[in-house]
Amino acid sequence: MPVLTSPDIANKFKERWLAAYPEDHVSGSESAPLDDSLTSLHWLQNFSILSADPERPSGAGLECPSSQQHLFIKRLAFPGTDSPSSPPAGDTAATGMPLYLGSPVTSGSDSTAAAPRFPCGAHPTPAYPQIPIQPSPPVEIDYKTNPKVKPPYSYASLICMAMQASKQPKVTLSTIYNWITENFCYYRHAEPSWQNSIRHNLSLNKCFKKVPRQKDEPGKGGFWQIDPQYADMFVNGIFKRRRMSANHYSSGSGTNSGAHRQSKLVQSYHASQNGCPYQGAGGKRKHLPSKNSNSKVMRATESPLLATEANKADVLRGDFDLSSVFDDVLGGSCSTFEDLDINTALSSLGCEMELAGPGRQGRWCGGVDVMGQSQHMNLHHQSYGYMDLSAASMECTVSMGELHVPHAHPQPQQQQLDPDRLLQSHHQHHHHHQLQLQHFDEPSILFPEQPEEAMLQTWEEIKEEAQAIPLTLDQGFSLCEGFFTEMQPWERVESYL
DNA sequence: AGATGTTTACATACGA
DNA sequence: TCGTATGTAAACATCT
Repeated sequence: MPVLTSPDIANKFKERWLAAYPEDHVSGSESAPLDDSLTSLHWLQNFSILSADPERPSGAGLECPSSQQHLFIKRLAFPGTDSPSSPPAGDTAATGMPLYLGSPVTSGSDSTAAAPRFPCGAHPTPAYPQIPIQPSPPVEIDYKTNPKVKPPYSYASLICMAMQASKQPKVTLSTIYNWITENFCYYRHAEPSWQNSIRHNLSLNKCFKKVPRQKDEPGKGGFWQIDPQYADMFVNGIFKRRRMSANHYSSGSGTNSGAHRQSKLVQSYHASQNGCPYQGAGGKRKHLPSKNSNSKVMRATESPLLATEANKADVLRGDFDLSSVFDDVLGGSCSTFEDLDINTALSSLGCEMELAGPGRQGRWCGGVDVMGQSQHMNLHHQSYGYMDLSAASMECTVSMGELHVPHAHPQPQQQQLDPDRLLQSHHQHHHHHQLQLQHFDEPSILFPEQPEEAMLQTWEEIKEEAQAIPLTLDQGFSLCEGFFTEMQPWERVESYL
């Protein structure tokens, strides 16, 4: 269901944009200002932030008979771009994929914040704030059915997705395996070495915590969960890079520098997330295994995405205050883009956000409709998202089809959460670096309403875990690629609209 | 035996 | 150039 599709909103945005940047009016054609490209915001009217529409018909149910619910997993690629990092010609990633003609609006999977929501297939002109033109329609990749394209998600992200999808606070390794193979065709056909990588990631990544199996619990291995201590990896839909010192984030929000910073961060993150360690010039390992060469399949979207993010970063570089543009567009409810982050993340999940009193820890939870059944997920229960919201008397609900932001009292948010450590610990083990991160004083404050017992499962619950209906990948994207990654202001704006 | 979990080593990409 | 993030491979231990 489209959200905020009213032309008035787009027009209002446009007006404010032009008010803030009248040069756009001058530089652009009078007859067609900011149009004929993504400089036009008309496409926003067709944009839906609820791409993970649970009601969406499963039009691509081609495989995975094990799952009644087809999970349409797709990302966008932009064939025809001349990005040096683009997939090589003839790349399987660019074949056999449905083309999305027309609207640059991403659909489906684009609940993921990391997804190339912004169709920046073309290289933008360096001068911001021109918005890159989309030269060719994006190609959506159905990772659920395309066995040749390696999903552009890190193993940590995959693990988190699987954990989230299981709706259980802890999952077994096999559950993770199953979820990945169910939702990513690539891994169904890939060499099993990826499982080794999964295990390696679980062991090495500090944000994953092993929960030993109880004595009376049959089965192999233990359970895994996201360590609540590292639940602060997610804040406002932003996965903050480790390299950014904490004070960079604790500073005020919505500043120009912040926009710039975030664009840089997105560059960095997506570069690492989507970078191709498998193929391409200089991308080959020296000790390539003599195994199936197919195991080195390029991630189809990584190169285009890489260029895309870089483009967006260019667009957003400079003194650029989207907040000023968007201020009041949404009724002044979201004064900062951090607000938008929250709501984007929430809206992409169809979440409700509950805010506690002043200075108290807020929490949010997601209601996800799966197979027509509303499954209310206390995400904080699963340690996936938490936020401190100091705004008093703020009541903000983002629902599937509409945005309610009554009584909003915009205040600078205290970003007490530092999601910077989600994926950072991978090789801490090797290098023994000190984290330059702000920490929670007490992990327990993450879940003040969460008794320790609540984190434990009964055996019955655990048995249900195996039968848990995985969330759609879209929803997984929302959590993992949305919460684990940064969204640029523009992305967030786009998502919001 | 196979699954699970840990650890080490090394590689690439990228940002500072 | 170095540090970081991530991926890959492999050896090894433990458990079922």
